[in-house]
Amino acid sequence: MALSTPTAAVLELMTMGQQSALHLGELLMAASPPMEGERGQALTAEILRCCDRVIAAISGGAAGTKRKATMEHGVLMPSKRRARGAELSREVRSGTTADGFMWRKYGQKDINGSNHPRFYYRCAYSAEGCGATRRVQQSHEDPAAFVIAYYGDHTCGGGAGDACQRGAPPLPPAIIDSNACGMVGFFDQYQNVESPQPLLAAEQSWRHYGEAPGQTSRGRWSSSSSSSSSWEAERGTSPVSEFLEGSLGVGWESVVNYLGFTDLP
DNA sequence: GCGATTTGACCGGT
DNA sequence: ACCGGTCAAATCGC
Repeated sequence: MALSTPTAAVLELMTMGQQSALHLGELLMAASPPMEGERGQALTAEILRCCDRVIAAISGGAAGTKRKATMEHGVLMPSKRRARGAELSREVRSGTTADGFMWRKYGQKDINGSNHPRFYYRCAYSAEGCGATRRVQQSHEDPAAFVIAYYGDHTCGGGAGDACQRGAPPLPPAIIDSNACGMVGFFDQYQNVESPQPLLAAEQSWRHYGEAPGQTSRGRWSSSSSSSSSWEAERGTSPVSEFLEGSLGVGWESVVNYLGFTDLP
């Protein structure tokens, strides 16, 4: 495999990484008991997502947008409204809403047939043109889990690093233990948490979702006891680094340095 | 005062 | 017409 440029090399390796992660996920599902298999799937999803982000950062990859055009200031602009079910780039089931990116909440709705409201976030750097959004909803089966759907890619990185993640390096996957209360051990491993209390940072990041909300008029929920900020960013060591080093022989640092993510720990 | 969040209203796809 | 997604004014917290 002759790769002419570092960019091509990283893209090629990331693509290989995605394929390997998919394969790994299949193997885990086949070889593990159901619960372990689910953890494996979540980990696989996280690896794929990280690979996607690296690829997007390298290729400057704005996701294809197929929003309806509208007039704005006399200029034809694509509609900000997303067609239902369109552009979903990834759906992740996680024990925390924090994923290392910085998001700003812009809406909340209760959804037909669901006991839990759905929250809408866009990248905190949307003003700089980043079109990434996500939709967060508590899992119906397991209220301790969040189903997070990502739309679009983060394009706010520019050349000098991923602005979405400034001060907020990738968070490891939060894996839900199916018996309701939460995190399982290897999450702590990534958090360097030795104490028995689980994942304070993650809990704090959930806080603004509030207590059990009461429904109000048309599609609304009463306000939660929100914290002053919805910036959702936490620190951690991504399993991707282990994946890169273990499976691909590529050091996370080298990828990070190449991409200019100089402020990662 | 400023920036973030909340939430009623609106838009547009199905 | 219904419903999910987004907008934007009001509100809140620092």
